[in-house]
Amino acid sequence: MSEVRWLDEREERAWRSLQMMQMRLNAQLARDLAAHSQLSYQDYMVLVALTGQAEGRMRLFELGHLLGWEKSRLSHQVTRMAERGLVEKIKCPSDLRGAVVGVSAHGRDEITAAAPGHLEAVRRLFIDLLAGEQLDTLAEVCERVLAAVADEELRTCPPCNEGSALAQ
Amino acid sequence: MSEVRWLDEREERAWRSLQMMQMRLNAQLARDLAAHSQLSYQDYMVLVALTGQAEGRMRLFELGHLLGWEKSRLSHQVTRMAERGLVEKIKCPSDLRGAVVGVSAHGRDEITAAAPGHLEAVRRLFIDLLAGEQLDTLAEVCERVLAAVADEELRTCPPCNEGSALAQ
DNA sequence: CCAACATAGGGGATATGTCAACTATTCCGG
DNA sequence: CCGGAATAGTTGACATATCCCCTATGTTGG
Repeated sequence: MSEVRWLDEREERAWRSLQMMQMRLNAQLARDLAAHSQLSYQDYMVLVALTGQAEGRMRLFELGHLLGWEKSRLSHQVTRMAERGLVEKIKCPSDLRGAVVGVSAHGRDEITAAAPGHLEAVRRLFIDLLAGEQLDTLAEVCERVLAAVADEELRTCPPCNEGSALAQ
Repeated sequence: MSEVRWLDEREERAWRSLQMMQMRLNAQLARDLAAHSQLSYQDYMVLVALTGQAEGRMRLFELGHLLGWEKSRLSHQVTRMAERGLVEKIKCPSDLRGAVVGVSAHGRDEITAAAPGHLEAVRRLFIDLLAGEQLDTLAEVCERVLAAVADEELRTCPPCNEGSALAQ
């Protein structure tokens, strides 16, 4: 096997600062949201997705794809949010396996109240600190990586290709 | 108050793709690590930090700063790792409040076995996909954001400035 | 029509993260 | 030398994430 290629200084700096930023930025945004609303960051993301839909509702699996969450996580999250009255969940009439989630009036109130503050925080801590070109480079980088991850997810996981003819 | 400045298309793209990438990349790296070793991603990070130290050990609070973790999280994590024999924890002789964590022989074995595979994954899914300039831009962006977050953490949290003369 | 298979979602067990006290020391000004 | 503030770390309760398996439906080739 070939030798291990450790990260050089440049690579290390990028990788380490990215990981640090992820953690700190998310933590700070979550704290900010918690301090100014009754919503967790995850609640917020769900509500943003739902209110962006035509009728304020969508199929569970669509929401999962949109957020990039695994179904189980979403199921637990939506159950908790339904218990708190932020969303409503009903059986889907056209596909009896499925469910539809929709924002409730209470959910709309919460997200409406929380959004401006959260958006300000995102600008203050992220967007407004960066030049347009930096935003573009960042997006390109993320999309490139995302594509590679999606690719690997496919090759690794779903049909769980047992050693047969699929590889190569 | 001024109007809410929603994100434009460019800003939205950068912000959304960053969040997506964070989640997917970390999840994939964690799965990869879990599949090829007995270590969680968090175990891995702790062990990397420790093995990078002179004696393979350091004060808990230093480790916390290095990783950017809150003390409570670190305390729980180290306790769990100590139970599994990956690290050892002893009272600090020079400061009786404190503790020192060190890698155990078993911990060294695990990290030594896991590191090459994890590093390959990091290269495959991230580093090797990007040009040198992109790495640099990314690092600049992250450090800029990190500085802003650190600043806000200070202003918001620790001395918990009650309404007095500190503001403004 | 039916036997496989795929898809949507639920749910429990467990691992992990967060928050808010709480203890034990150390540090520091007077 | 003392008392209050800061620091290091622990702990329990609770929120959340993940794994893995279960059920109920759809879908499809023969």
